[in-house]
Amino acid sequence: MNPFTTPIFESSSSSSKNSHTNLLMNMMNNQSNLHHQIFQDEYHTTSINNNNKAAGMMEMFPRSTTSSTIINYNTTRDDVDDDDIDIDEASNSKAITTTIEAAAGKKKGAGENSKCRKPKYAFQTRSQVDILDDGYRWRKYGQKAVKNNKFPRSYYRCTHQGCNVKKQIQRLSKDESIVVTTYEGNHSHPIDKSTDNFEHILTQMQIYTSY
DNA sequence: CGAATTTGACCGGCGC
DNA sequence: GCGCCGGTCAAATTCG
Repeated sequence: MNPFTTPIFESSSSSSKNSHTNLLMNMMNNQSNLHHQIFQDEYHTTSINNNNKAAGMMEMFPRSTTSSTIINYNTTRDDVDDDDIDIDEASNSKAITTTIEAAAGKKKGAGENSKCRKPKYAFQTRSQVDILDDGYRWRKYGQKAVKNNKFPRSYYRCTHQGCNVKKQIQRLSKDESIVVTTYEGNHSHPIDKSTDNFEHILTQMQIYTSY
C-alpha cells in the first residue's frame, strides 16, 4: 500500500478513480496497440505533466515526491533482461516526469525471435515504501538478492484467477529513495480493489506527510 | 483456519 | 560439463 502514489493522479472523469500508476497501467492494458505507436514514433519521453489535475494534486502535496518513470517498454519477452533496463538518472528531479523508452533497438545477438509476446514495463518511482498500490492484488512468490545491490528483489504474481501478470520490485542501492517496479504481462480483468474512497486515502497520506 | 509470506531448493539458460 | 545467475517452486511459517 502506498499512500504516496495513490491519490496524486486522480483521474478526471472516468468511472473509477485511478492512481497515477493505475492510469499508466490502464493505458498500457487497454490499448494493446500503444506500444506499436510508441515504437513507430520513436518515443523517448512522454509526459503526463499536461495533466493539469495531476499537477494540481502535486502542488497540494508537495512532500509526496512521486516521480515515476517507465524505464523500459517492451513487447517481446526475450528482448529484454535486466541489463537492458537503463534508468534515466536525469529524470529523477523534482518534476513529475514519466518517460517511455522503447528498447526495441537493443536486440540481442540472435536474429528476430518471435516467441511468446509478453510486454514488460518498468516504473521508476521515488518512494519511501516498496509496495506500490497499483490497484491490483499481488501475492509474493519469491525474493532474491541482487548483485551489486544491497536490496533484494521481490517477485509478485497477480492473485486474480487466471491472470498471470507478474511484477518485480527492487530498490536501487545507488539511490535508495528510488523503487523500480517491473510489470510483465497484461491483466485480463478489471482492477480488484476499490480506490473510490479518496478521503480515506487522504487520511492515510497524512500519516506519511505530516511529520 | 484459510490466505499470504518467507526462504532454501530447484531449474533452465548462458558463458567458459 | 561446470558454475553462476535470475527466476520459480513449495514446504514451513506467519498473519488476519
